[in-house]
Amino acid sequence: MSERLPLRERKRQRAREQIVKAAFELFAERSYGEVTVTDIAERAQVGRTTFFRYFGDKQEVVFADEQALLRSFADHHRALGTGTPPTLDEALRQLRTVVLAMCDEITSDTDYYLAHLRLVTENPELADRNTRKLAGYADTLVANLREQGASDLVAVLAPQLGLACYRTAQQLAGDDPTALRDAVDAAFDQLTRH
Amino acid sequence: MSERLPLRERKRQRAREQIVKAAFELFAERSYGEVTVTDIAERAQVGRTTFFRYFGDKQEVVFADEQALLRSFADHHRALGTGTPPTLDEALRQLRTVVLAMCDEITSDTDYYLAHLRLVTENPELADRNTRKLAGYADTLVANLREQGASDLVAVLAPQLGLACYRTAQQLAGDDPTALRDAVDAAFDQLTRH
DNA sequence: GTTCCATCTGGAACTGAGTACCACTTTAGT
DNA sequence: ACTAAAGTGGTACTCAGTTCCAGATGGAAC
Repeated sequence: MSERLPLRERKRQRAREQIVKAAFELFAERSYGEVTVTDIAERAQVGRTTFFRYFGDKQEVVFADEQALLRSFADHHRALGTGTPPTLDEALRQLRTVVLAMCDEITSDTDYYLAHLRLVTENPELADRNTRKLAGYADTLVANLREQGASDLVAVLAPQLGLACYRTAQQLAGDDPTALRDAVDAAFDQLTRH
Repeated sequence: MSERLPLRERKRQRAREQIVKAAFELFAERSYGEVTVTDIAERAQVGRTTFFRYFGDKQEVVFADEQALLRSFADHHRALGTGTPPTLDEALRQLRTVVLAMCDEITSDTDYYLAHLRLVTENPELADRNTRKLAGYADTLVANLREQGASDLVAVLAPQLGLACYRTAQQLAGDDPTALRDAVDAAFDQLTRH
């Protein structure tokens, strides 16, 4: 099916993949801060300029694969709407389902998950960026909840609470990907058991 | 009383204040991105090198006055401990008190609050840094709760939930400083009502 | 006041991220 | 095959942030 794409598009995808691959190789060899964009471009056999055409900045390459993932979960969440305006509890039930599915997904490729986690925990700038990504994702959930007719307060609060559970779970699970799912469950349990 | 400090220390404080003052003046005149560190240093009548001695990077100067503030609220929170291990509900009651006090404090200087808010909302990098500051603050609250004997889950979850309420309130209050306090109250209400 | 040390200062030179511009190549459509 | 559009990579630039150093300055001792 990727055969069906126009040549130009295939080339673009290939270049993009090369850059991501080169970047993660280099990040594995030495720390994020010690790898320059020029290094990445050279290994990917691409001009430095081209790197910045594909990724807005050096940090973006670390999150290259996540955009599609996050969008698909926004869709998942939208599909969970019942048509009636959700209360906070209902909204949290929906979010719990979505967050758990997300955990399963991101921990399925353990190597990538760990490499990513290491980068993010060791570099404050990447941690910041990661948080921004999550916040952006939460915003799309806010929009979903508004469409479902939730009150402003519920629509804004629920995703923030879901995020809080997820971040809590991340902190408690540390670098054990198998513990993440249970930790998320525990956090939501604690939260919804009044 | 500042008269009593050694000359060297007074000079340091004065230089610091000059830099912050110069920076905020410039940020008011043109956007954050259009102000260079050299600009700030020149107006503050200080060498560029000196700027970086006082502030780790350009972003730090935006948050110059907040460190002491946040520390004082950590102390406030610590003083609220009852000696018995808190449940989630109790932890949230403590946090609600602290967050409300913080709201009163930061909105008391309306001009500064609005200038700061504008900077943070218009510059993603500053929004990131702001979030990092809040997260660091939350971590000290985690430590407090642990000392009080809270379970790991409660100790980590409660501050995240408090943060979620605060961020929700910020979002709902927009740039109206008088609305912030009530919005925080509403968020905590919604959260703790059964 | 003089001497001496620790600290502070700001200039110069450097690295690396990110941007703007431009000439060159490659793809797509006719 | 021809042309327009899109993609490429090189050069040169600005600015953040670091390192190094020589000179100034405050504090303490005598």
